[in-house]
Amino acid sequence: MKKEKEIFNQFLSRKNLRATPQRDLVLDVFLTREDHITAEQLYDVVKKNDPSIGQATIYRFLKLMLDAGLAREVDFGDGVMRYEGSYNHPHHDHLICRGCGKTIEVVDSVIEELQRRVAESFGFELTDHEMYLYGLCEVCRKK
Amino acid sequence: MKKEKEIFNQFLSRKNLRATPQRDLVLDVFLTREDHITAEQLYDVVKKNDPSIGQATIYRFLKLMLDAGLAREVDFGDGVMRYEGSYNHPHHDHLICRGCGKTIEVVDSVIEELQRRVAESFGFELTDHEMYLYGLCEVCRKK
DNA sequence: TTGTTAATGATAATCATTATCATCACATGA
DNA sequence: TCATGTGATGATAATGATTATCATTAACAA
Repeated sequence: MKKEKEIFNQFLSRKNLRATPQRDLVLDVFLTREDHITAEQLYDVVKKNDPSIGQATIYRFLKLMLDAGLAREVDFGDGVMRYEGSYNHPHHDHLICRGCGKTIEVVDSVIEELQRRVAESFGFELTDHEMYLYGLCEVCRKK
Repeated sequence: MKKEKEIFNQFLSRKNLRATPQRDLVLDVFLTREDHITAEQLYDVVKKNDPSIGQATIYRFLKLMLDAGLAREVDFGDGVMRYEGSYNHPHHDHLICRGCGKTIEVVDSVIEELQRRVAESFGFELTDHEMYLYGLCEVCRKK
Protein backbone atom coordinates (compact mmCIF):
# COMPACT_ATOMS: atom_id res chain seq x y z
CA MET A 1 0.00 0.00 0.00
CA LYS A 2 1.16 3.47 -0.80
CA LYS A 3 2.43 5.46 2.11
CA GLU A 4 -0.12 8.18 1.51
CA LYS A 5 -2.99 5.75 1.93
CA GLU A 6 -1.55 4.56 5.18
CA ILE A 7 -1.22 8.12 6.45
CA PHE A 8 -4.70 9.00 5.27
CA ASN A 9 -6.23 6.04 7.06
CA GLN A 10 -4.32 6.83 10.21
CA PHE A 11 -5.60 10.37 9.94
CA LEU A 12 -9.18 9.16 9.59
CA SER A 13 -9.07 6.89 12.60
CA ARG A 14 -7.32 9.51 14.70
CA LYS A 15 -10.16 11.90 13.92
CA ASN A 16 -12.82 9.24 14.40
CA LEU A 17 -13.71 9.45 10.75
CA ARG A 18 -14.52 6.45 8.60
CA ALA A 19 -12.85 4.72 5.73
CA THR A 20 -15.24 4.41 2.82
CA PRO A 21 -14.96 3.00 -0.69
CA GLN A 22 -15.57 6.50 -2.07
CA ARG A 23 -12.64 7.96 -0.18
CA ASP A 24 -10.52 5.05 -1.24
CA LEU A 25 -11.35 5.55 -4.87
CA VAL A 26 -10.89 9.31 -4.86
CA LEU A 27 -7.57 8.96 -3.10
CA ASP A 28 -6.42 6.40 -5.64
CA VAL A 29 -7.28 8.71 -8.48
CA PHE A 30 -5.70 11.69 -6.75
CA LEU A 31 -2.46 9.79 -6.27
CA THR A 32 -2.15 8.94 -9.95
CA ARG A 33 -1.78 12.64 -10.73
CA GLU A 34 1.67 14.09 -10.84
CA ASP A 35 0.79 17.76 -10.90
CA HIS A 36 -2.02 19.87 -9.51
CA ILE A 37 -5.63 19.19 -10.26
CA THR A 38 -8.93 21.01 -9.82
CA ALA A 39 -11.88 19.55 -7.95
CA GLU A 40 -13.76 19.35 -11.22
CA GLN A 41 -10.98 17.51 -13.02
CA LEU A 42 -10.73 15.06 -10.16
CA TYR A 43 -14.49 14.61 -10.20
CA ASP A 44 -14.48 13.88 -13.93
CA VAL A 45 -11.88 11.14 -13.62
CA VAL A 46 -13.47 9.61 -10.54
CA LYS A 47 -16.86 9.49 -12.24
CA LYS A 48 -15.44 7.17 -14.88
CA ASN A 49 -14.80 4.63 -12.16
CA ASP A 50 -17.94 5.30 -10.19
CA PRO A 51 -20.61 7.39 -11.89
CA SER A 52 -22.70 7.46 -8.73
CA ILE A 53 -20.25 9.57 -6.79
CA GLY A 54 -21.28 13.12 -5.93
CA GLN A 55 -19.05 16.11 -6.35
CA ALA A 56 -19.64 17.14 -2.75
CA THR A 57 -17.66 14.05 -1.82
CA ILE A 58 -14.77 15.33 -3.90
CA TYR A 59 -14.75 18.69 -2.19
CA ARG A 60 -15.02 17.05 1.22
CA PHE A 61 -12.18 14.71 0.37
CA LEU A 62 -9.91 17.55 -0.63
CA LYS A 63 -10.56 19.34 2.65
CA LEU A 64 -9.57 16.18 4.48
CA MET A 65 -6.39 15.90 2.46
CA LEU A 66 -5.45 19.44 3.39
CA ASP A 67 -6.21 18.69 7.01
CA ALA A 68 -4.15 15.52 6.90
CA GLY A 69 -1.25 17.46 5.46
CA LEU A 70 -1.30 15.30 2.33
CA ALA A 71 -2.24 18.04 -0.09
CA ARG A 72 -1.67 21.73 -0.72
CA GLU A 73 -3.76 24.36 -2.42
CA VAL A 74 -2.41 26.16 -5.45
CA ASP A 75 -4.11 29.36 -6.51
CA PHE A 76 -3.25 30.67 -9.97
CA GLY A 77 -5.76 33.46 -9.59
CA ASP A 78 -8.17 32.22 -12.24
CA GLY A 79 -10.97 31.55 -9.78
CA VAL A 80 -10.40 27.81 -9.52
CA MET A 81 -8.45 26.20 -6.72
CA ARG A 82 -5.96 23.49 -7.60
CA TYR A 83 -4.62 20.78 -5.35
CA GLU A 84 -1.31 18.99 -5.36
CA GLY A 85 -0.06 16.11 -3.27
CA SER A 86 2.44 17.15 -0.62
CA TYR A 87 3.76 13.79 0.54
CA ASN A 88 7.33 13.34 -0.68
CA HIS A 89 6.81 16.56 -2.57
CA PRO A 90 8.43 19.42 -0.72
CA HIS A 91 7.49 23.07 -0.97
CA HIS A 92 8.06 24.82 -4.26
CA ASP A 93 6.75 27.76 -6.20
CA HIS A 94 5.31 27.97 -9.68
CA LEU A 95 6.38 29.44 -12.97
CA ILE A 96 3.38 29.86 -15.24
CA CYS A 97 3.28 30.68 -18.94
CA ARG A 98 0.82 33.46 -19.75
CA GLY A 99 0.61 32.08 -23.25
CA CYS A 100 -0.15 28.39 -22.94
CA GLY A 101 -0.70 27.93 -19.21
CA LYS A 102 2.15 25.49 -18.82
CA THR A 103 3.46 25.38 -15.27
CA ILE A 104 6.87 24.52 -13.92
CA GLU A 105 7.74 23.91 -10.30
CA VAL A 106 10.63 26.02 -9.12
CA VAL A 107 12.45 26.56 -5.89
CA ASP A 108 15.28 28.90 -5.02
CA SER A 109 16.77 28.63 -1.58
CA VAL A 110 18.27 32.10 -1.74
CA ILE A 111 14.89 33.64 -2.43
CA GLU A 112 13.42 31.64 0.44
CA GLU A 113 16.08 32.92 2.79
CA LEU A 114 15.58 36.49 1.66
CA GLN A 115 11.85 36.20 2.16
CA ARG A 116 12.45 35.20 5.75
CA ARG A 117 14.76 38.13 6.24
CA VAL A 118 12.38 40.62 4.72
CA ALA A 119 9.64 39.39 7.03
CA GLU A 120 11.94 39.56 10.03
CA SER A 121 12.98 43.09 9.22
CA PHE A 122 9.34 44.06 9.80
CA GLY A 123 9.09 42.07 13.02
CA PHE A 124 7.24 39.22 11.36
CA GLU A 125 7.83 35.55 11.82
CA LEU A 126 7.29 34.02 8.39
CA THR A 127 4.94 31.05 8.42
CA ASP A 128 4.49 30.46 4.70
CA HIS A 129 4.39 32.25 1.41
CA GLU A 130 3.01 32.13 -2.09
CA MET A 131 5.05 33.06 -5.11
CA TYR A 132 3.85 32.86 -8.68
CA LEU A 133 6.14 33.85 -11.51
CA TYR A 134 4.30 34.67 -14.73
CA GLY A 135 5.99 34.90 -18.07
CA LEU A 136 6.23 33.58 -21.58
CA CYS A 137 7.78 30.21 -22.28
CA GLU A 138 10.19 29.67 -25.11
CA VAL A 139 7.52 28.32 -27.44
CA CYS A 140 5.00 31.07 -26.81
CA ARG A 141 7.62 33.78 -27.12
CA LYS A 142 8.24 32.83 -30.74
CA LYS A 143 4.66 33.52 -31.74
CA MET B 1 -6.53 68.65 -10.16
CA LYS B 2 -4.84 65.47 -9.13
CA LYS B 3 -2.67 63.90 -11.76
CA GLU B 4 -4.65 60.65 -11.63
CA LYS B 5 -7.84 62.45 -12.60
CA GLU B 6 -6.11 64.04 -15.53
CA ILE B 7 -4.80 60.66 -16.69
CA PHE B 8 -8.16 59.02 -16.19
CA ASN B 9 -9.94 61.64 -18.25
CA GLN B 10 -7.36 61.40 -20.99
CA PHE B 11 -7.86 57.66 -20.94
CA LEU B 12 -11.61 58.06 -21.27
CA SER B 13 -11.45 60.40 -24.24
CA ARG B 14 -8.80 58.31 -25.94
CA LYS B 15 -11.14 55.32 -25.69
CA ASN B 16 -14.19 57.36 -26.70
CA LEU B 17 -15.68 56.84 -23.28
CA ARG B 18 -17.51 59.49 -21.35
CA ALA B 19 -16.79 61.47 -18.24
CA THR B 20 -19.68 61.16 -15.84
CA PRO B 21 -20.38 62.45 -12.35
CA GLN B 22 -20.46 58.86 -11.08
CA ARG B 23 -16.97 58.14 -12.37
CA ASP B 24 -15.78 61.41 -10.96
CA LEU B 25 -17.16 60.61 -7.54
CA VAL B 26 -15.88 57.04 -7.43
CA LEU B 27 -12.45 58.16 -8.53
CA ASP B 28 -12.39 60.83 -5.83
CA VAL B 29 -13.23 58.27 -3.19
CA PHE B 30 -10.75 55.76 -4.56
CA LEU B 31 -7.96 58.34 -4.44
CA THR B 32 -8.54 59.12 -0.77
CA ARG B 33 -7.52 55.56 0.10
CA GLU B 34 -3.92 54.90 0.86
CA ASP B 35 -3.98 51.11 0.78
CA HIS B 36 -5.96 48.48 -1.08
CA ILE B 37 -9.71 48.35 -1.03
CA THR B 38 -12.38 45.89 -2.07
CA ALA B 39 -15.19 46.72 -4.48
CA GLU B 40 -17.64 46.40 -1.62
CA GLN B 41 -15.71 48.75 0.65
CA LEU B 42 -15.46 51.28 -2.14
CA TYR B 43 -19.18 50.92 -2.81
CA ASP B 44 -20.02 51.51 0.84
CA VAL B 45 -18.07 54.75 1.00
CA VAL B 46 -19.34 56.01 -2.32
CA LYS B 47 -22.94 55.34 -1.30
CA LYS B 48 -22.59 57.83 1.54
CA ASN B 49 -22.03 60.54 -1.04
CA ASP B 50 -24.52 59.26 -3.58
CA PRO B 51 -26.92 56.57 -2.38
CA SER B 52 -28.33 56.17 -5.87
CA ILE B 53 -25.15 54.70 -7.27
CA GLY B 54 -25.20 51.04 -8.29
CA GLN B 55 -22.48 48.59 -7.44
CA ALA B 56 -22.16 47.56 -11.08
CA THR B 57 -20.78 51.05 -11.66
CA ILE B 58 -18.12 50.37 -9.04
CA TYR B 59 -17.04 47.15 -10.72
CA ARG B 60 -17.03 48.80 -14.12
CA PHE B 61 -14.99 51.67 -12.76
CA LEU B 62 -12.37 49.33 -11.31
CA LYS B 63 -12.01 47.57 -14.65
CA LEU B 64 -11.40 50.92 -16.29
CA MET B 65 -8.79 51.80 -13.70
CA LEU B 66 -6.94 48.58 -14.42
CA ASP B 67 -7.17 49.29 -18.11
CA ALA B 68 -5.89 52.81 -17.65
CA GLY B 69 -2.97 51.50 -15.65
CA LEU B 70 -4.06 53.48 -12.62
CA ALA B 71 -4.83 50.51 -10.39
CA ARG B 72 -3.60 47.01 -9.65
CA GLU B 73 -5.36 43.94 -8.34
CA VAL B 74 -4.24 42.37 -5.10
CA ASP B 75 -5.38 38.84 -4.32
CA PHE B 76 -4.92 37.67 -0.74
CA GLY B 77 -6.64 34.41 -1.52
CA ASP B 78 -9.71 35.03 0.60
CA GLY B 79 -12.09 35.14 -2.33
CA VAL B 80 -12.28 38.92 -2.57
CA MET B 81 -10.24 40.98 -4.97
CA ARG B 82 -8.61 44.14 -3.68
CA TYR B 83 -7.47 47.16 -5.65
CA GLU B 84 -4.69 49.62 -5.03
CA GLY B 85 -3.73 52.76 -6.86
CA SER B 86 -0.64 52.36 -9.00
CA TYR B 87 0.11 55.97 -9.91
CA ASN B 88 3.24 57.12 -8.09
CA HIS B 89 3.08 53.81 -6.32
CA PRO B 90 5.56 51.38 -7.84
CA HIS B 91 5.41 47.61 -7.73
CA HIS B 92 5.75 45.93 -4.38
CA ASP B 93 4.78 42.73 -2.67
CA HIS B 94 2.80 42.13 0.50
CA LEU B 95 3.56 40.85 3.95
CA ILE B 96 0.35 39.75 5.65
CA CYS B 97 -0.22 38.83 9.28
CA ARG B 98 -2.13 35.57 9.68
CA GLY B 99 -3.26 36.78 13.07
CA CYS B 100 -4.74 40.23 12.56
CA GLY B 101 -4.69 40.64 8.80
CA LYS B 102 -2.42 43.67 8.88
CA THR B 103 -0.54 44.13 5.61
CA ILE B 104 2.78 45.75 4.90
CA GLU B 105 4.14 46.61 1.49
CA VAL B 106 7.58 45.21 0.88
CA VAL B 107 10.03 45.16 -1.97
CA ASP B 108 13.41 43.51 -2.27
CA SER B 109 15.38 44.16 -5.40
CA VAL B 110 17.57 41.09 -4.89
CA ILE B 111 14.52 38.84 -4.81
CA GLU B 112 13.20 40.53 -7.93
CA GLU B 113 16.44 39.91 -9.74
CA LEU B 114 16.54 36.29 -8.64
CA GLN B 115 12.98 35.78 -9.82
CA ARG B 116 13.97 36.97 -13.25
CA ARG B 117 16.93 34.60 -13.25
CA VAL B 118 14.91 31.61 -12.14
CA ALA B 119 12.44 32.26 -14.95
CA GLU B 120 15.23 32.66 -17.47
CA SER B 121 16.84 29.42 -16.40
CA PHE B 122 13.68 27.70 -17.62
CA GLY B 123 13.59 29.65 -20.85
CA PHE B 124 10.89 31.98 -19.62
CA GLU B 125 10.73 35.71 -20.05
CA LEU B 126 9.27 37.02 -16.82
CA THR B 127 6.37 39.40 -17.33
CA ASP B 128 5.14 39.79 -13.78
CA HIS B 129 4.84 38.00 -10.49
CA GLU B 130 2.88 37.73 -7.30
CA MET B 131 4.48 37.20 -3.97
CA TYR B 132 2.65 37.07 -0.67
CA LEU B 133 4.54 36.54 2.54
CA TYR B 134 2.39 35.27 5.40
CA GLY B 135 3.46 35.33 9.00
CA LEU B 136 2.75 36.60 12.45
CA CYS B 137 3.38 40.21 13.36
CA GLU B 138 5.06 41.20 16.58
CA VAL B 139 1.79 41.88 18.36
CA CYS B 140 0.09 38.65 17.32
CA ARG B 141 3.15 36.59 18.17
CA LYS B 142 2.89 37.57 21.83
CA LYS B 143 -0.61 36.15 22.18
C1' DT C 1 -26.91 -7.97 15.08
C1' DT C 2 -27.64 -3.69 16.45
C1' DG C 3 -27.24 1.14 17.60
C1' DT C 4 -24.74 5.22 17.03
C1' DT C 5 -23.17 8.45 14.20
C1' DA C 6 -20.37 9.67 10.27
C1' DA C 7 -20.75 9.66 5.05
C1' DT C 8 -23.05 10.11 0.95
C1' DG C 9 -25.53 12.25 -3.01
C1' DA C 10 -28.81 15.46 -4.48
C1' DT C 11 -29.80 19.84 -4.29
C1' DA C 12 -30.26 24.39 -2.45
C1' DA C 13 -27.64 28.23 -0.85
C1' DT C 14 -23.77 31.45 -0.93
C1' DC C 15 -21.01 35.04 -2.49
C1' DA C 16 -18.23 37.76 -5.52
C1' DT C 17 -18.41 39.09 -9.92
C1' DT C 18 -20.38 39.61 -14.69
C1' DA C 19 -24.06 40.00 -18.13
C1' DT C 20 -28.39 41.86 -19.58
C1' DC C 21 -31.45 45.38 -20.61
C1' DA C 22 -34.44 49.23 -20.40
C1' DT C 23 -33.70 53.88 -19.46
C1' DC C 24 -30.85 57.96 -19.10
C1' DA C 25 -27.69 61.56 -20.46
C1' DC C 26 -23.36 63.10 -22.63
C1' DA C 27 -21.53 65.14 -26.99
C1' DT C 28 -21.78 66.32 -31.59
C1' DG C 29 -23.93 68.23 -35.71
C1' DA C 30 -27.88 70.52 -37.87
C1' DT D 1 -31.51 75.11 -29.27
C1' DC D 2 -32.69 70.63 -30.45
C1' DA D 3 -32.30 66.09 -32.33
C1' DT D 4 -29.68 61.99 -32.42
C1' DG D 5 -26.42 58.34 -31.75
C1' DT D 6 -24.32 55.83 -28.47
C1' DG D 7 -22.03 55.19 -24.16
C1' DA D 8 -23.42 54.97 -19.02
C1' DT D 9 -26.27 53.80 -15.41
C1' DG D 10 -28.87 51.03 -11.99
C1' DA D 11 -31.66 47.13 -11.16
C1' DT D 12 -31.62 42.66 -11.50
C1' DA D 13 -30.72 38.16 -13.33
C1' DA D 14 -27.05 35.00 -14.30
C1' DT D 15 -22.75 32.73 -13.48
C1' DG D 16 -19.57 29.55 -11.48
C1' DA D 17 -16.97 27.65 -7.79
C1' DT D 18 -17.63 26.20 -3.41
C1' DT D 19 -20.31 25.20 0.88
C1' DA D 20 -24.41 23.99 3.58
C1' DT D 21 -28.45 21.23 4.23
C1' DC D 22 -30.87 17.11 4.77
C1' DA D 23 -32.86 12.69 4.22
C1' DT D 24 -30.94 8.34 3.55
C1' DT D 25 -27.24 4.96 3.79
C1' DA D 26 -23.50 2.51 5.73
C1' DA D 27 -19.11 2.11 8.89
C1' DC D 28 -17.83 0.14 12.99
C1' DA D 29 -17.68 -0.77 17.91
C1' DA D 30 -20.05 -3.29 21.40
